[in-house]
Amino acid sequence: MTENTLQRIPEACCTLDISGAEQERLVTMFKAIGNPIRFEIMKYLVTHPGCITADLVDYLPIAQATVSQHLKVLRQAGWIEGTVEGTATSYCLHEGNIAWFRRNVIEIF
Amino acid sequence: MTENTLQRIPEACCTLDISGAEQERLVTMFKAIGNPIRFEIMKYLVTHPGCITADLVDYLPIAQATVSQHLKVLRQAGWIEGTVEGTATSYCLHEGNIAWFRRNVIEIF
DNA sequence: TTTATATATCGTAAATATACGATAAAAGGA
DNA sequence: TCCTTTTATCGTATATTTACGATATATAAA
Repeated sequence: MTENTLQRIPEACCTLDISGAEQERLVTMFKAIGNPIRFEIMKYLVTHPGCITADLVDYLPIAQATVSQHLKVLRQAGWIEGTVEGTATSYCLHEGNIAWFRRNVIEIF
Repeated sequence: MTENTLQRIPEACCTLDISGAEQERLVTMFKAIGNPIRFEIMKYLVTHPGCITADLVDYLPIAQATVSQHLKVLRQAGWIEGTVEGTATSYCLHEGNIAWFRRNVIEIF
């Protein structure tokens, strides 16, 4: 049997070769960043690493409680890390998880 | 002024250097794929290019109307294309938009 | 100790997403 | 023409998300 006798399935433009817990984790990260406010928070953290919640409250057009809620979603999805410093909480991008995200997205797309 | 006199800002693990309509488009794509059912639809389309809605209805554990709704979200986000063929509609990944997504994600992450 | 500051969480209202059955629409076959 | 098939859309119920003000908590400052 030569190669030509095999059914030709056109190669896809991506593999999406992922499953189980890794797929769940990736979908959770997609969902978390798939919100305009949260994407803006991520952008702000790139240019203002270590900023505190109050900085984001000043920057964003929404209430403090809502900012805190969005930060929680990003934290639980693994995008960011919060460090309590006195009465404030300092936020940074979670480099390890972002690297994991990048590796996986590049691999499956 | 030497380099050492400059304020050292630690380089971020990603740039997220995107804005305006492109940012909106990317966030919409993130949101659409950030759903377990829709991610499964995308995976199915990789291995079953050109399949029809009925195939997905058989494959997924949800009603036909719901599948159709998810397909609409993926279509409107640009992930997939539908082609009417007789009474059926054949679906494929939207290669151009997926390539755009890949380019942008690689660029900003 | 009392007061001020920063933030997370609670309770809740409004908006959006997700699901379903029923039905409309469009094409093919009898 | 009438029936079947396939799919999109409608109407609607339920769940989730997003937003807010109020409040609890924890630390720092007075």
